[in-house]
Amino acid sequence: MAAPARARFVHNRSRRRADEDDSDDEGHQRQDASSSSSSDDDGGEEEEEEMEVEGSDEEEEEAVADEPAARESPAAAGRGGRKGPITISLKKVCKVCKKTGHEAGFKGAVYIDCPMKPCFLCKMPGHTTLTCPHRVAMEHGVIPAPRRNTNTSLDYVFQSQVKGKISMVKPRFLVPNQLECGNIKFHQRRVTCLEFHPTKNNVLLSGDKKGLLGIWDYVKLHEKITYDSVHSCILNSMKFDTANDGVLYTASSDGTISSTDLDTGIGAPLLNLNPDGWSGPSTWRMIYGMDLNTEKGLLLVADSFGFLYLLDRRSKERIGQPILIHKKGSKVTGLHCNPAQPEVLLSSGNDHFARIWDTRKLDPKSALASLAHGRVVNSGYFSPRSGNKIMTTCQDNRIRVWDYIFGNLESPSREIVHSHDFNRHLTPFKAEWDPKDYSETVAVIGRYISENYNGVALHPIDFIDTSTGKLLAEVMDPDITTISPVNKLHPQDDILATGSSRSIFIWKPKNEVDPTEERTSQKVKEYVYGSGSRKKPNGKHDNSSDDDSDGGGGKSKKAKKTRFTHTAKGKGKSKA
DNA sequence: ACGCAATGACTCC
DNA sequence: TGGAGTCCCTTGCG
Repeated sequence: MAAPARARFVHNRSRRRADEDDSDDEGHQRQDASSSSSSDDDGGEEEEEEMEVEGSDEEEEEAVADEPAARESPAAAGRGGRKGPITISLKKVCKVCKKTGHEAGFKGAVYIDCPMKPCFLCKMPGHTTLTCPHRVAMEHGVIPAPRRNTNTSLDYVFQSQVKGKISMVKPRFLVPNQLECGNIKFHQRRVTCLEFHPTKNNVLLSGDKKGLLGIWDYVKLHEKITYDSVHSCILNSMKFDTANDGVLYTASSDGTISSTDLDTGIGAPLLNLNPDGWSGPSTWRMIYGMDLNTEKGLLLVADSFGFLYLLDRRSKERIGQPILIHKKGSKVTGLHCNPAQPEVLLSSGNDHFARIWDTRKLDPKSALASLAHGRVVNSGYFSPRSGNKIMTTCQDNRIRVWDYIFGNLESPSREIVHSHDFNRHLTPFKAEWDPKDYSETVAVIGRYISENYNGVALHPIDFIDTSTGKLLAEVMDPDITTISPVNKLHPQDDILATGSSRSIFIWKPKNEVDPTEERTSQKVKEYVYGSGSRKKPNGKHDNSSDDDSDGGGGKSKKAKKTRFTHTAKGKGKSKA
C-alpha cells in the first residue's frame, strides 16, 4: 500500500509541540508592525492581555482555541456600539501561528520556522527544517525513503529484462555550474517553460505567463525573437514537431494548442477548447499537458477539467471524444509519451494521481496504473531513454521514482524528500531527467527553501541521483537570489537552462572533470565563493548585516542585481 | 522600507 | 458539494 502517499499533512493548530523552539530568544527584533496592524482580522488574542510586553507565555491554551465568533467581533464591535479598547501589542508574535515566544521569518539569511507547524521540508511534525533529517546539507544528500522493492519476482524481471537496457556505468557527469549568460529583459512575466531546439544547438525557447514565446540564441546573444501573439496567457508546454523542427506546438491556459512557424512567428491554432469565449472560470478550459506521439503523428492534449483529447497532427482533426483521465473538474498537469513505446502515456493531475494509459485503448476506467501521491502531482516523466522508469514531482515535497513501470507500481521504488513546495506565485517545480544520462538516474530540479550561503539566502538548483536520493550538486550564483523553478538540461551539451522569475540563465560547466573519474558530488558551493574572481556578497548588500534586518520581509539579502543583457560571456564581464 | 497585488490549492463549514 | 477564508522562505513595483 502506498502508505506515504496517504500521509495527511494536517496543520493542526491545537497541536502544541514546543520541543524545537530553542533558538528563538536571542535576536529580539522590534515588533513587527504588519502583524500588529492586522489585529482586526486575526483572532485569538483578546484585548487586555495584549499589554504584556514580553516574557514567558508558553501556556496559552486559549489563544489556540480562538473562537471564530471572537474573530468577527472587533469589526462588529467597532460599528456596533461596543467600542473595544484600542490596544497596542508590544509583544512579539509569530507571524505564522500568531503565538508568542518565538518568531518565524528570516534572521539574516536563515529562515527560522514556526515550531508550531510541521516541518516545512518533510511535512512531519516535531521538528523544523533546520533540524529536519531530510535537510539538504553541505555534505549530505537527500535521504531516500527506506522502502525499496527488494527480492520480489518483479525484481528478477527487472534484473533480467530491463537492467540490461540501462547502462550501469554512470557517464562522466559535468555539472553546468558556471553562469554563461542570462537575460532579464526578455520576459515581462515569470518564465513558465523552456525547451531547447532539437537541431539548432544553441537555441533556447521560452514561454512566460503572459503567453509570450521567446527564441534565443544564447551564443549569438543578439539573436533574440519574441512572439507575443501566439497565446494570450500562460504558455504551459512546448513540443517540437520532430518531422519538421521549424514548427513548435504550444499549449496554453488560453485553452488553445498552436503550431507556430518559428521563422515567421505565424501560429495556426490546432485546437481551441474555448470556442465560445469567456463565460466564467467554471467553463474556461486551460491546457497544461501536451505531448506528441511521433510514430502516430498524434497530439495528446489534456485540459483543466480532467479530459484528454487526441488530435491528428496533420489533419488537425480530433480523434474520438474527450476521455476523462483524471478526476472530473481537476486539472491535468502534464502528459508524457513513453519514449520507447509512444502509445504508453503518463498523465499527472491535480487529483493527486499519476496514471499510465495505453492510448490505443482509452477509456476512463482503463488506466494501466494509478500512482497515488500525497498532493497535487506537478509532473510525471518516463525516463528519457528506456522509458522504463517514472519520476514524478509532487507538491508534498517528494520526488517519487518507480524503477520499472511494468513491475509493482503500488508504491514507488523511492521517495526523495526535496523542497519544491507549491506556492501560487511560482511556476510549479518539475524534476527533469538529464537526457544525456545513459543510466537514467540524474535529475535536476530547483529548490524552494533557501540556504544560507555566506550570509545570502539563495535557492540552488539541485542535481539529484534518483537511484539513491543523493544530492550530486547544487548550483547557485550569488546574483540569482530568486527561486528557479524551471530548469532544462540540454539534450546533447553540458548546458543547463534556468528560468527564474522573469530571467533566463544559461549555465556551463566550469571545470573539466577527469573523464576517468566516477561521478562524484561536486561542491559547487565552493565554487561560488571560493574563486577569487567572485566577490563575496557580504558587505555589499543593502541594508543590513547578517543578523537581523528582515523584519517582515524575507529576502533579507538581495545580492546586487546584475543585468545580463547582451554579451554576458563568463561571469565577470557581465557585471557593470 | 513598506505595502500591495497577482492568484491556486486546500480546509472548513 | 461549494463558497469563503486562509496561506510559511515570492517578486517586482509604487
